[in-house]
Amino acid sequence: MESECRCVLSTDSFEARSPAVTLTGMSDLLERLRGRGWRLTAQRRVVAEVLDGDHVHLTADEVHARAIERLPEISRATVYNTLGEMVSIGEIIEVATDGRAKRYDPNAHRPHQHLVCSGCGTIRDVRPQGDPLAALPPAERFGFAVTAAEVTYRGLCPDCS
Amino acid sequence: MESECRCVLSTDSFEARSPAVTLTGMSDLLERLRGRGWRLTAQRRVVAEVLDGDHVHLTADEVHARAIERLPEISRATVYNTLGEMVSIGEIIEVATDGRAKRYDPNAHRPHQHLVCSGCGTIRDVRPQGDPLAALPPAERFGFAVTAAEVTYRGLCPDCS
DNA sequence: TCCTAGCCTGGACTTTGTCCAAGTCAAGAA
DNA sequence: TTCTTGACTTGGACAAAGTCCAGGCTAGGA
Ligand SMILES: [Mn+2]
Ligand SMILES: [Mn+2]
Ligand SMILES: [Zn+2]
Ligand SMILES: [Zn+2]
Repeated sequence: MESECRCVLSTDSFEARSPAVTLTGMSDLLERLRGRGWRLTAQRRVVAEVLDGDHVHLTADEVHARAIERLPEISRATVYNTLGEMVSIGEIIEVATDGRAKRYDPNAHRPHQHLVCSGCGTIRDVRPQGDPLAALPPAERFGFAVTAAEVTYRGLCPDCS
Repeated sequence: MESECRCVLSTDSFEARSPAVTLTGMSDLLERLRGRGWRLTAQRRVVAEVLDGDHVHLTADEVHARAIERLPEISRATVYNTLGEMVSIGEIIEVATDGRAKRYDPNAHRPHQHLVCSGCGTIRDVRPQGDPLAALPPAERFGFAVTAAEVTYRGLCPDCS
């Protein structure tokens, strides 16, 4: 269920030497976090790097475990703080597909839903057709001002079938 | 954070008074639990009674608090055990609309989705039109055998607007 | 009525998350 | 470059939600 990120990501090579450099494997999430007035600490950088990618939905403790491999002294509290801040500025989203730990998703800029394997828990980002809100008729809205719909699709992935 | 639901919501004229008997105030959930080979204890009866009704979505601790009013010595462990058993036989369902405690819903026999107030947390049962699964095209299924879709609609209830 | 498998209980324990006082440091100012 | 300072980080205490267990209790059949 877990896949190992083997990117080398040597911070040694002096980051923003020039705008033209654009190093390989540079974190997209980290890029988005620049220029927001954020104090860039080693801890925040590592959390952003660990959480980068597609179909990534890690728990706080998974983020912490991976962060420790790069920065052994990073604390659990800092991971929670950093994730919470990134959520509040809208650069990552929280996903709660089960009753367990919340998961954190760097794919915050393209609205999407989730497809979860009932066997192994793998989560994929999916984009259903149409507006999910349209399926809820006014008579079923109980006077609410409905503004969003979250959909969790469930089934078995190819490996678990 | 929790607010009391003051909506009147007369369920009165809805549910077919058809099958003749329909006893007074007898718990419908409790009725369903009879004849399943269940040992009927005072604790289980109280949990079933507390959890009965429409648009009911209580946490385990809320169930425990209400059960204690009728049976002061009932333990938290028994409430968890009983809820877990009722879930496993399909007489109630678990609902996880936020990252907090799971909620328990006696409306297990009519498939439905949930409409949650972002202000006060009130949860209503709703029935969207059409099959939510139909909105997910094959190209977005990643080879999964998709069997279910859970939808959480969010917005502000009349009281919170 | 008696027996006993299954149920109930209090408390220990785990997981997930929050909060705090004290120490540390990134980044602008000089 | 060095200084300053408010923001960030840390370890640990604490809290909420849920699980597990040994021992006592009891519903319901014999
Ligand atoms: Mn996602
Ligand atoms: Mn419901
Ligand atoms: Zn799977
Ligand atoms: Zn409300």
